[in-house]
Amino acid sequence: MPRAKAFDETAVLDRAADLFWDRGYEAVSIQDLVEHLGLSRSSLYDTFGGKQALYLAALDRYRLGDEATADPIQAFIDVHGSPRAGIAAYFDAVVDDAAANCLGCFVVNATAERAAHDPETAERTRASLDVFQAQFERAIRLGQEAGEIPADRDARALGRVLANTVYGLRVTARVSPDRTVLADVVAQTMRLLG
Amino acid sequence: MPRAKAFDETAVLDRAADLFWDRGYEAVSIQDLVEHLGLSRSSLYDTFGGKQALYLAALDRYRLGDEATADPIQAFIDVHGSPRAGIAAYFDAVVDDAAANCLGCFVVNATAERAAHDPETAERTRASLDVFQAQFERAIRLGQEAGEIPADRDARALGRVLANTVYGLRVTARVSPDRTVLADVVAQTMRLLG
DNA sequence: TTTGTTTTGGAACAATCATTCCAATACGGT
DNA sequence: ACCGTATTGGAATGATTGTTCCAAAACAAA
Repeated sequence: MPRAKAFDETAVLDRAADLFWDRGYEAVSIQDLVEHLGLSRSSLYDTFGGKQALYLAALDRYRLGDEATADPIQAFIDVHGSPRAGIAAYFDAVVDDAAANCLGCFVVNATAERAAHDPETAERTRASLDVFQAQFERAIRLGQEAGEIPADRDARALGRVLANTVYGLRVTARVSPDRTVLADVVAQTMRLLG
Repeated sequence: MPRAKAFDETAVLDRAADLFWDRGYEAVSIQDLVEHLGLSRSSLYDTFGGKQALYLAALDRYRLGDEATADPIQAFIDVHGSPRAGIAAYFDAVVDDAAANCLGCFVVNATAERAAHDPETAERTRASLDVFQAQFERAIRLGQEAGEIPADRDARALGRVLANTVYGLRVTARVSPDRTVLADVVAQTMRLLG
């Protein structure tokens, strides 16, 4: 029987994601990873293959999330018992998060830094953005069915603009984590729901 | 009398901006710069100081623009003779540009990659985003004075949300330069103007 | 304890990094 | 033509890059 691994692979991916999230891809060296991940160079290469593969794995880990709930918007809808209130609460949570730590969003950062030149990153971030927009679209349809959002609105277009707003918030928050600015953006955007 | 420089400093900055814009800061090496800028290592260091200083200078050059018009939104308003139509035309231009070359925006990319860890970059991108938002705000006030936009709307909040939308568009366009997606976002955002 | 497989630490790799330096070159004024 | 200054190309710097490699250590089953 082989010797057991001395580290938790998913925990290492989480710490790698933290590092890449904070500094980006190019600015993180293998040496940085070895020091912050608590495993040796050999183990890193043997387990994950290399820097690029580790980055993609960390990105996937961040994308798919660690909890069972892969749909945070739906989670807020469930809590508040109303699609419209759930969307509003989700936006508030984004503002809170963005104002607290101005790291932005790993996917948004990965898109800005690497999507244009790394097809494998582009493929993943594109998928994430599509899923995100679809989650908003679904929430809006629920709101329309519940009579909280005018039924004649284009649910897909609304989903797109809501997702787009979150991307913008993540960028804005990186330079000015000012709650009033972010709150203004959210308040205006919510007006689109009728 | 000293010998005259054999290159145009602003032209070099433009080419440097192109390179940093396309690949970001870390992914561009001095060797890349020497090859694409057409000047030697010595001249580069003697004229600009170093990589970081050159990056900031290129960022400034991009920020302040080469034309006299530092306010593109105002320029579109002038052309169309209407604030509202000018804003709409500016958004269309952003969509066209984003769909054509998915480079995103240099300032947005710089924000995502470096603002969190380089105060000098953060200072500049923050200033750019503030100016951008103020330009939108001014255009909206003009629209309110012209009776094209309801006067009871919060012009500053509208300016913030419009600027935020553009940042989002720049991110979205990097992974899916799909005109219909971008056009949906713009159409919905324009509804905010009343 | 012995065996077998695997992880592990650390050395070694060539390549590239940003930066410095210097001799040679090229130009403007005389 | 000459000189003085500034630019230029290219070599050299030491540090760091991502990756490979190997002997030694560590664990699970016998």
